[in-house]
Amino acid sequence: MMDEQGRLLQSHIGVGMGALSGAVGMGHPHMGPPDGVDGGGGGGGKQDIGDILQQIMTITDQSLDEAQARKHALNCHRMKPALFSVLCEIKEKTVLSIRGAQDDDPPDPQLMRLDNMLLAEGVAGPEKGGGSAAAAAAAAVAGGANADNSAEHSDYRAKLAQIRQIYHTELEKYEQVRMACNEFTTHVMNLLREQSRTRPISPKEIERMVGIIHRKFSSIQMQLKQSTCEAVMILRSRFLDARRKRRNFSKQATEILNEYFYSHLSNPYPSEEAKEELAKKCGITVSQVSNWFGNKRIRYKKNIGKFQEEANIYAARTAVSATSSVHHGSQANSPNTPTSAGSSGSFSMPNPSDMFLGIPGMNGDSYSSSGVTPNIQSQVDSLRHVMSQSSAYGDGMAANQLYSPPAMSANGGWQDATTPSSVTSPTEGPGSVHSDTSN
DNA sequence: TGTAATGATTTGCT
DNA sequence: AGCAAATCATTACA
Repeated sequence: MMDEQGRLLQSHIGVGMGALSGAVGMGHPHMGPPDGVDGGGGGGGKQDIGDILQQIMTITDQSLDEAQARKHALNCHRMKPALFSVLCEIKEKTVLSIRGAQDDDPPDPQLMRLDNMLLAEGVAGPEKGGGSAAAAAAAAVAGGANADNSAEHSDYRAKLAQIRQIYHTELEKYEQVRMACNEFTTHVMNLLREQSRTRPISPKEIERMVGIIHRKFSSIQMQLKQSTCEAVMILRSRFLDARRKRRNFSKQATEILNEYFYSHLSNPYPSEEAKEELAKKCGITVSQVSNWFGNKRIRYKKNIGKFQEEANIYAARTAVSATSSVHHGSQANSPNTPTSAGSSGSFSMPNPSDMFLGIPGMNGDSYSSSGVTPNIQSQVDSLRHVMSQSSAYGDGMAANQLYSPPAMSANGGWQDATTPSSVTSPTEGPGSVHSDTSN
């Protein structure tokens, strides 16, 4: 160990002394290369260096006064500059190499990412341009939604501006900190230069130290940018989360959707075209239509009893429109087949006893087996048909009591979805095809 | 103000 | 990809 250090030292002495020989005055500028190191004394130089090293090594064992005196003596030693250079080199090659790897990260990709994001979000960069970019992003996100999102836009913009302002004030503060940082760096540099007179501190090391200080300070900037980015992300997620800006559909839109649902109760799965048609009519998106049907199906199935009244209303409505336009009906408002299409389906239910809530005398337990469903269905259909006929002139309440939900299979889903016509109701007349195209 | 209704999202399945 | 089911978050209403 010591031996190795010694060899290293020896090998560097030549370089150092060669480089500094002129300054030290121990050699001539034109002096011959390595062998001139030893000067006239030959082995005397080595002895000299050995003495110096010995003094350095033992300096910590001495008292403070002694050490001060020794330090002064060493400082004035004619070999000092050369030795200083060598020690610096050794330090470079040992200490610095250990942590040299972490030093080279000049562009800092993370900081660049943050900068890019802040620029894209309109927090950093030009005052108004950024805002428009953010607004454009917001508009793109809002999609084809209603015009009333302008209020939310301004809300978003206001909050973004708030973040922007905070960011800029913080950035200003950071600038002040950076000034202080420069001042501090100057102090450190001066101090190190001062110390370099007695310690092996090379300019390179000073430079490195300055770099460390700057990195420490720029980490503050990084934190500022990071927290700003987080704030923007939170704002965005709040703004983008549709659940937070949910608006109930218009009454008309709900009616259109309900009409379709109850007139296709046997198979309430609108095709892509039907969804588009419904979306256009309701002024909502196709996915909103899908959502609506998904919610409706699951909620209807969960609690059919609750939806009976609604089902009756819409079933009656479609029946009325059907009779008024197609049927010869003697009474224009006769709810002739209130659930023509709806009851014809094979809508399955988890609890069969709920199926016949509106049918007096029907006991769900008797029909709980899925195997008899078609049979039940025809019974229900005929029953419903007869009863609806008999109550054709009654009020809405009568219709409510008579409504019969479609049958559901034991597995809890709409069965036979692809062939709704296979389970035809006695008065399928207007049917699903009609509703599909007319509405 | 509590609760039901409702639109949207997430998760898991096929 | 489309759906069912569970869940979330907001709105409407008594």
